[in-house]
Amino acid sequence: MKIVFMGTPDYAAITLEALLKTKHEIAAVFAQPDKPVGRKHILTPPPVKVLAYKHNIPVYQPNSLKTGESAEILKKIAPDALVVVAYGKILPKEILDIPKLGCVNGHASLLPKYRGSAPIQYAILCGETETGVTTQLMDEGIDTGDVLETAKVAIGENETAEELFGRLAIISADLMISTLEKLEKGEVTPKKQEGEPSYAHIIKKEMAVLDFSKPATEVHNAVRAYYSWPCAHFFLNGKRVKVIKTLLGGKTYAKCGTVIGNTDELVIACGENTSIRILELQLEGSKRMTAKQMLCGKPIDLGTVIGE
RNA sequence: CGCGGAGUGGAGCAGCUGGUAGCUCGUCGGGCUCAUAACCCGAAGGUCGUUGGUUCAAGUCCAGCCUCCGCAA
Repeated sequence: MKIVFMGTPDYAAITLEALLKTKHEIAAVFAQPDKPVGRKHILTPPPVKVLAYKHNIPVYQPNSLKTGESAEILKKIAPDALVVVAYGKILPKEILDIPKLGCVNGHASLLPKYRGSAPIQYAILCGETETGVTTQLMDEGIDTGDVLETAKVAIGENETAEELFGRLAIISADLMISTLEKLEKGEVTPKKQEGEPSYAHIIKKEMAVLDFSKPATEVHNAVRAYYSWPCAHFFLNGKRVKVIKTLLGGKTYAKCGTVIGNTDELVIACGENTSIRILELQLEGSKRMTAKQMLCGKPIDLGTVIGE
């Protein structure tokens, strides 16, 4: 069938790539406008656009879908379905109504949990041991549409958001293809979302500052959830120290934030008598390294309290 | 030309105001020990990113270039 794809980052590009291998016709692609990226502020096209270009698919990058222009374009194309994955823009009703079979969105959570823009990070942040992907028939709300199919995925104890992103992207792509096939044949019936909804609001950098007064589990979840962006961190002597990799440590009675291990690992006391083992980190201006390497060059005394 | 940090023995870092390099870890050898990843003694290993300049003399000052990284986006 004729499809218009909407998406922006790598996560979406994986679904697009999978779709390109099917018999469906990708008539057009919508992606966010190019953005200045990197130290030189070089205007960079999003991954979905790059992929579309490779396959000579027309790409549209409107700043807004609400001006009517995009609706005009879509009406001319007259797609059977719209596939939306991590696009980053809200589709107005005018557009939602265009495709015959509707607009199918791939969302990286088991809806209605973690509606919104950062479902993967929130699932980890909240210590979930299981999450998944959902295909839904979009309506005007944010991720409130009827569910078509779902796939569950277990979250590893030490898995980072980045790793989970990678896994879910593939699973999401497979699920989308399956859903489209069933939708085309009329083999799926949309179901209302069941359960208590929750929201995964956009992640902001300030959220990634570690709070060692919280239990180690929460600190560990934050480290995993915020990797690789914005990356959990704390400040030491006014310098930002990014925390890359941690493990839960043993029991301690030291005050929260106290350095209680400084040889092979940087061990810090957390709330409720727990501790966190920092295995890998990154200082401003240098590459990521193991805590051991860092401590060789920049020793931190036992008893130092982070955040003071 | 958005702001800033950095390139020094295998790794991570010192090296202030210029006179041929030091620390922690690692490696190798030896010792202690029932034993050890712990401790003690010793050893190896560096054209100090690159090019040019200033100087009697440069890791250390100046200029260009390459590479890496933080912020920002």
